Amino acid sequence: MGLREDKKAEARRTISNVATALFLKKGFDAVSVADVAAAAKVSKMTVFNYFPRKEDLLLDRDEEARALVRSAILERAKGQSSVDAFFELAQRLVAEAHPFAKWTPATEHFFGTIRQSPSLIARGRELREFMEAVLAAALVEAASTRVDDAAAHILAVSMVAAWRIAHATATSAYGDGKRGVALSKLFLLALDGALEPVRRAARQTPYGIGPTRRKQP
Amino acid sequence: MGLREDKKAEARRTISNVATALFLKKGFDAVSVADVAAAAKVSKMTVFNYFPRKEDLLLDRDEEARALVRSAILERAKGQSSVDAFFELAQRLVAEAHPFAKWTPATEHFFGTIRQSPSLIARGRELREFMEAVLAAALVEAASTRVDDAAAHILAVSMVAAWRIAHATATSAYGDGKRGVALSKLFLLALDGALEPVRRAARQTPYGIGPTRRKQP
DNA sequence: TCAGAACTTATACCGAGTACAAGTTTATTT
DNA sequence: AAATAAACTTGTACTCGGTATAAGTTCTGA
Repeated sequence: MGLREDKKAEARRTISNVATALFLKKGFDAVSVADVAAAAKVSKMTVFNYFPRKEDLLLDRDEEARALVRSAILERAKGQSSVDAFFELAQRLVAEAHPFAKWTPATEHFFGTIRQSPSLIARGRELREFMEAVLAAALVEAASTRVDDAAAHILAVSMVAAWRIAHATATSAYGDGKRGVALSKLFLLALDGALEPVRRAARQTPYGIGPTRRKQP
Repeated sequence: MGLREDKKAEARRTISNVATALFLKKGFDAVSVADVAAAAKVSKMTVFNYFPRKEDLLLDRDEEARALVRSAILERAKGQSSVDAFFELAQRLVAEAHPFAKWTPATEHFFGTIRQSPSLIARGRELREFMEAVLAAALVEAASTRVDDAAAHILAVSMVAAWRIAHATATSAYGDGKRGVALSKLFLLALDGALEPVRRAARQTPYGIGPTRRKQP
């Protein structure tokens, strides 16, 4: 790694940080890319050079999300169903207090900022679709027997939807004042419930392996 | 209906027609709203007055799609499961050669135009999400017993995904030269297959009623 | 016929994103 | 170390979607 790559990495980081701070303070749509560029002491074109779309300045952890899901499916224990592996990932993220499964003023403000902006919501939809594709591919890849892409896709879509529902449930409870462990428990409970039809759907497919006994959250 | 409303209706129609023709001829992104306005002999602002977003000029049948799905679920025969009602709708649209379930040069060109444009694709995602919400609401509404919004949402998402997969399958086969009845059959077969896990998921919920024997396509 | 509502229009503007050419910095070669 | 090439940044100017505003124009209803 030469000097050039060092500088690039740092430039990228500071642009992202400056942008995030601005967005969280003033709202995504109230801050222009020119504002970000000025605050980062860089030209507007440089911003677009690092982040092709404005939305990428805020939503920069999507790769991580896909990687987590992908490896959860691919590296699950033998005999464990894909749905259970998915649920186990949720348990792990909760245990680690990972921002993807955590409810604090900071995360709330972050997701709240997203919900305020139509373009961020649109980008969220796009990333969700991407996630579904990655998950479906992982399901197929993890299944030794070669089959039924359609079923894999249906399962992927369902699991992602289940996560979303559970996350929304917890977020809403947070809004009602619920805090701490109660929230995590609620999230996992909601996820477990939302995954129940998915478990049924997975039966008789190569993705729901063995006894799909659900774990207690 | 006075003269004013007549004129409005006509203006709307001609703008839509002119726009659609232009988009199909030159591609969505190669035609600006100003172009459309000029071709329709109307000011740019008037175009936006009738169609808040440029994408609405082309995708103007989404309400119809939601209405079809909604009434298919709500007005299904007693004892029929929601999934079967959904499938029956597909059969009906195929039988009627409805553009939503039809493969001809015209429809291919239409969907092809959409696939070429990122903004139309994005709008498509948005409409899909809207459809999922309407379908989920219909499922809940049609179920006499009051329960589990999460399951309804999972089912809705799955059904929409199944349709999408089946439609893509048929579209791809069309690209490979397959035509006519063979295509319709393939579509229904693919849909039936993709709905199989959904049927399993629907069991034990209020949405999969009675013996969910699947119909032969 | 006339007053007010409804609709259209021109103009001016904003912000995201692109094209292009020129400048600046780092890497590579001799 | 000097010279050349490659990579990155920048300013400028532009396109396009979309909004604001205020001034016109057309229909409606008394």
